[in-house]
Amino acid sequence: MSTSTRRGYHHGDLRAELVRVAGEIVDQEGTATFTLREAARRAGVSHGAPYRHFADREALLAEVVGHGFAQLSAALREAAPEGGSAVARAYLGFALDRPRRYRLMYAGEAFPAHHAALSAQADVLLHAIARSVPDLGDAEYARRAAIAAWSLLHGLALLLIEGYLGPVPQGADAERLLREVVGMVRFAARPAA
Amino acid sequence: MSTSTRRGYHHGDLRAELVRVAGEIVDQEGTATFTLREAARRAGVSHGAPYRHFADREALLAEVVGHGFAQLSAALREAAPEGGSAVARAYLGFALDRPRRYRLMYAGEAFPAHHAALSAQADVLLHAIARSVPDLGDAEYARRAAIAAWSLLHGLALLLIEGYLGPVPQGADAERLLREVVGMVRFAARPAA
DNA sequence: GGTGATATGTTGTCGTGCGCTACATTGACG
DNA sequence: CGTCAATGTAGCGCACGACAACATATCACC
Repeated sequence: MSTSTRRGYHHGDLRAELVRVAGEIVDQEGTATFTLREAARRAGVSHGAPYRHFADREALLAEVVGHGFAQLSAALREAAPEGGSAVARAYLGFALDRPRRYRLMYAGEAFPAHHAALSAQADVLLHAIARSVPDLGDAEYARRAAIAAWSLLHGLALLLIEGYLGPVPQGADAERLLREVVGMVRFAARPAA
Repeated sequence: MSTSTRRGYHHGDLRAELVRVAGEIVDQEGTATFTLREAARRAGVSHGAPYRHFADREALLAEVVGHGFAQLSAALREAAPEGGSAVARAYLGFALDRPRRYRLMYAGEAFPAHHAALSAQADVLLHAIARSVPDLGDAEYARRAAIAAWSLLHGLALLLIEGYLGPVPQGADAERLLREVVGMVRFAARPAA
C-alpha cells in the first residue's frame, strides 16, 4: 500500500511519510484542525506511532515548515537569473499557491526560538532575496534592503491570503497587483535622515 | 469583585468581561493554548456560560481581533499629525508591544471571510495608513501606495515578532531598525513599466 | 408589588485529541 | 537460532469544545 519502499522497519520510512501527509493536511485544511491522529490515520498507523519520530505535534509541524522554507528558497534561486521582479513573482506565487502552509511557516508560536534549524533556513531565504535587490551599498546596507524587500513581499502575501485586501486574486490579476504594488517601491541610495 | 457595573444580569456584562479576559490570555500565552474554559474560569463563571454570548471559540477570538484593530487604528490616528514616520513607529510599536495579539489579528483561519465586521475594520486601518502616505496621484494610486506601506509595516512586524530577524529588538534598537528599513523605501511617482 | 416570560448562568454529558506507559512485533546482528 | 534495540500497538487519564436539560435572576407589565 505505502509506496513500496520497504527499506524501513514496519512501515517503510514512516517519518518521511508523516511529514508528507502532514503537509497535505495543512494544505487542505489548515493548521488549526491539524491533528497527529489524523496524520497517523492517513499514514495507516496507530495513533501512538508518530511519537516514535516526533516529540509532539509541534515538532512535526516544525518539520513541515522546514520543508516549506527549503522549497521557497529553491523557487527563488530558480527565478533569480530572470531578475528581481521574477523573484518577487515566484515568492508571491508560492504563498498564494499554498496559503495555509505559507501561513503556518510564519504563524507558529515562536517557531524559530524553539527549532534552531528554522532560523538557519530563514537566513538562507534572506540571502536569496538579498541577491535580487539592487546593490547600492555595503553588506550591511544590502541586508537592510533585503529585509525591506522581504517585509514587503511577506506582508503583501499575508494580507492577500487573509483576505484583508478583498477576494484573493488569481493568475493574471495577482500578477497585475504585484506589479502595481511592488513596482511602486524604490530603494533609496541611503537611509533617510 | 467585578468592577461594580451591575447593569447586566447575574455577572454584570459578562460578554465584555470575556472579551477582556480573552485578550489578556492571548497576550500572555498566545492563541494556540487559549481555551474557552480558561476564559470562563478567569471570569469566574462556569464552563458553559460563554456559549450564551459567543457561538464558539472562534467567535470570541474574532471579537478580540476586532478590538485590536480598533486600538491600532486609534493609535495611528493619534500619530498622524506628527507625520508618516510617526505613524510607522506607532504601527510597529503596537505590534511589538502585543506580539501575540498582533499575530492573532492576521493569523486567523480566514477570519475576515467569516466575520464581516473585520473586513470593515481592516478597511478603516487601510485608510488611516493611506492618509500618511505621500499623495502622488489619484485615488486608485493612493490605495496602491497604502497597500505597499501596509505590506511593508505588516511584514516587518511579523518577521520581527516571529524572530526570523534575530532576537526581537526593544526600545531604541527597535526605533533604529525601523528608521533604517522603512526609511530606505521610496514611493515612485508612477508604477514601473 | 406580584407574576410570568425571557435572558442568563449551571451542571452534566458526549466525542475527540494529546501525550504517556506498558506491551507486542519486527528486523539486524552475532 | 536467539538476543536486542528499534519500531508500532493498545489503552489510559486528562482537558477541551459543543451541546442539552435544568435552574434562576431580571425585566415588562399589570
